[in-house]
Amino acid sequence: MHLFWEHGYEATSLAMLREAMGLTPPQIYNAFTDKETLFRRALTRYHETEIGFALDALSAPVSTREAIRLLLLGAAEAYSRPGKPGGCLFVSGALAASPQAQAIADELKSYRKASEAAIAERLAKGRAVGDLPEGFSVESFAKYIAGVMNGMSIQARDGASVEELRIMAQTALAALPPEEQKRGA
Amino acid sequence: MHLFWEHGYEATSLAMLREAMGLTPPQIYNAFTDKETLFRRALTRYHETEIGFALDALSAPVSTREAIRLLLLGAAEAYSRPGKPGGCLFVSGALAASPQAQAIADELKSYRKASEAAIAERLAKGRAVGDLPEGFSVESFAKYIAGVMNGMSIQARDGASVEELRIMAQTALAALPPEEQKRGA
DNA sequence: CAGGTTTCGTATCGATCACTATGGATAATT
DNA sequence: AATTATCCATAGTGATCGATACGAAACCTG
Repeated sequence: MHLFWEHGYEATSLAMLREAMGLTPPQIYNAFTDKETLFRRALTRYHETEIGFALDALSAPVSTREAIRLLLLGAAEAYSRPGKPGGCLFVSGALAASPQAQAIADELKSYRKASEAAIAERLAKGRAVGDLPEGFSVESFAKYIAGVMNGMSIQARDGASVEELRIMAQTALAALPPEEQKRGA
Repeated sequence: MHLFWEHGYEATSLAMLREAMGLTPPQIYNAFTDKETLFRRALTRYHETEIGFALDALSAPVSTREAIRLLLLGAAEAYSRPGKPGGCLFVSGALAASPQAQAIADELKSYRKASEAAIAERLAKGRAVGDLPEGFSVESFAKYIAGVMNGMSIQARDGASVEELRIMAQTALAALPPEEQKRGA
């Protein structure tokens, strides 16, 4: 997973994987069928072990603004963990790919789209309970937040520290409309 | 340039380049020495022909806020030009790379760092003339703006339209502190 | 302890990578 | 017009890619 995270799908050779896992080629193929399946397993593992912060933030019983804040700060931390490759595997894994690896690139794109959709869902919920103003576009803002997270991923890859990413998250948060008073309260 | 832009440095094979340029391998090597040099030429050409908007925006005789607005809107347009690959070559070219191509990845990283530095320079100029409040951190905000542009590049690659990117740009701009009255005026 | 089976690592597969040597066609010179 | 020189595409170089055939070693059974 770390190799794919660091070098991307195509640039990670079986020789590197073999050495890292201490397995012989037949053992790898016996366990994972082929390189593509192994990568998908790595994606699943990454999803389960590295980015729980996202689901946590979006499902936390807090205001919409606070949920987005938790999401961005969680990303700042997750994208700059010591001993781990910088950024997000879903971004670094195959942003550009050869025609042969188009399926992999599309899969990663669908992960990113799913993240954006999850953000949009949380924003829609927020608008439903009056956390957000009337004219607020859920889709547009979700695209902004998802885009900022993608940008943080690249900044992390370029060496940004967790503090720098947190500041970027806080800055991005300033674009959110101010918390509204609930009319009923 | 388009091939590198679309598929990245390593995933673009000489066979693809040969077909696209209508040249034989020796002609390519006679003209460009090797693949790495050809890629660097493509980077230079990209810089000259595709992202003039950035220098234009940062050197325009307008307020700092307006300059950043022009920068982000220019990116929205440049990252989604019809008939061109989505996003920015400096991001897509080699976000992740094999150990052999580390030099290329580093070169692209330095391009991104240079962009961020250019933004920081413009912000510093803005603060010097009183466009920005006292406590404003030039470096942090430059990292935010550069990060947002990188994020726009990925959103563009994921199929975002120019309108969607413009909205993202406008949203990002809301994080900028409001234009200050010049004390002397 | 012998025989049969299964497991597993080495050595290699064909394909493709970036890259180049060489033979043939063309052009220039005597 | 004959000969030499120059160019240039084809064909192939070693290396590495993902993936596997095969022989040796180990193990369980009788």
